[in-house]
Amino acid sequence: MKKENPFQLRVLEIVRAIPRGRVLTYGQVALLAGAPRGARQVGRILYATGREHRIPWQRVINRYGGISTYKIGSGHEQRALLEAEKVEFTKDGNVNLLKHQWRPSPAAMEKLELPEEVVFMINDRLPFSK
DNA sequence: ATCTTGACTTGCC
DNA sequence: CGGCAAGCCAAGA
Repeated sequence: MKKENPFQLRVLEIVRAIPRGRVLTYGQVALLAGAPRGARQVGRILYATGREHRIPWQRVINRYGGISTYKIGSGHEQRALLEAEKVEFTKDGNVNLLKHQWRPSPAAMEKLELPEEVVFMINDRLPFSK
């Protein structure tokens, strides 16, 4: 990516902060980055810059706890990377978000300057499950 | 300037 | 639940 705008940098910063064995959805990353409807942008940003910034791009999945990267050919790699850090998958290939979703600690919130309300939102709204 | 295209999400049947 | 349409919005053409 040629020019990196503030939103992109912010997204990368947040994804980089996701600990091993934890995941976040595209929508949650967008929310934490200050763009409530920016889920698609998050995906696009990771597609464009994820691999070159030493970013744990595998820790970002979709709203259903599923892998969205099969369509671009990185699906199996993503799942393998997650399993290598002990993230469990259900029989139908999904991650239990209640169990594996990252909930930023107070220290992380301060370090990333995350507003309390948005963290409250991702911590409190129960993940969609089918 | 306009149109198309998605690593998405939500809501309505 | 499951499927599908509509919303979303920045990039690329």
